[in-house]
Amino acid sequence: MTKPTKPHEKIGDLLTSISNPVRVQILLAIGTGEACVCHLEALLELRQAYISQQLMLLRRKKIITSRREGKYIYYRLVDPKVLDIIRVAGKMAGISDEALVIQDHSNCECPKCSSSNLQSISIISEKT
Amino acid sequence: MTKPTKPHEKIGDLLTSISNPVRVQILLAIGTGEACVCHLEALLELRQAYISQQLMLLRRKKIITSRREGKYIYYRLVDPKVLDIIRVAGKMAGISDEALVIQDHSNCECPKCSSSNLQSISIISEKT
DNA sequence: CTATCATATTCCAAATCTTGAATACATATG
DNA sequence: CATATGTATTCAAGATTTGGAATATGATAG
Repeated sequence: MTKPTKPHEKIGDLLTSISNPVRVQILLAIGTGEACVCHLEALLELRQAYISQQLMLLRRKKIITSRREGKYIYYRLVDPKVLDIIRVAGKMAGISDEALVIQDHSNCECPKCSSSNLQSISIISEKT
Repeated sequence: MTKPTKPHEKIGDLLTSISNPVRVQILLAIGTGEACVCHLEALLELRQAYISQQLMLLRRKKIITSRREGKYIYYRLVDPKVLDIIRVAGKMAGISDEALVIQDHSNCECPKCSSSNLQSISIISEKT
C-alpha cells in the first residue's frame, strides 16, 4: 500500500490496519493499559513470532507504541479511540461489550503479570 | 473469508468490509440518505461495473440494502453507525469532518438527482 | 564471555483482495 | 418485440495479506 493521501484513502488504510482479527484481539488485550508480548502470547495462545509481526505492523502504522523495561517490552495504544472503532463495529455485529473483554489467563511470567497472578491467587485463597 | 464466529473475527470481518477506500467513499456518499448507482458514478468518477461490484460486496455483508424504483436502484445504509466508525477513523487520521463530505457533482440524470440539480440551478439563478 | 530469555526480523508459499474487461440481465419505451 | 438505459455478474491477472518456519538481536544472569 503506497502512502495514502486523500481522506478516504487514509481512513481505509487505518481501518485496514485494525481489521485483522488477531490485531483486533491484540488491541482489545492491550486496552487502555499496557501489555508485553509474553502476556499477549499467553492470552491469545498464538506463537510469539506471529504476535511480534502483528505488533510490528501496528507500530509502523502508529497505532501502538512500545517501551522497553529490561528484558520486557510493553505496548500501549497511541490513541484509545481505536477501541471506540472496535466497540462500534462490535455493536454493529451484535456483540455485547462484555464479549469484548479478553479473559486473563495469566500464564505470563513477566513482573507485571506476576503481580496480577498474585492477586488472583489471593482471591482464590480468600474463597478457600 | 469463511464465516466468522468469534467476536474478534466478526469485528475483523466487518472492518475489512468497510476498509477499502472506494467503499469508504461509497458509504460516505450514501450517508444518511439514499443513492443510486448512477449518482455514485457521477460523484466518485469511477466506472459503473466497479461501483456495482463494491455495492454487491457491501450488500452481501449486510452493510447496505437496496430498493428498486423503475430502472433505478437506490442504496442506503442498514445501520448509520457505520458512519461513526468512518468518522472516528477519520479523526484518528487527522481528518476534519468537513473533509469527509463528498462534494455533489450532480452529473447524474436519475429523477432524484435531477431534482437536486434543479435546486442548484435555482440557487444559481437567484444569484444572477 | 556465555547462556538464556524476551522479542524482532526475514523469507516465503498460500490465500485473499483488487480492479479491469467483457458481458448479462432487468425495466421502460416505442 | 426491439432497443436503450441502468445495474449486476463473471472471469482473470496482478497486488497484497496471511501466517508458518527459521533465525537474529538485545538484555540480563551467572
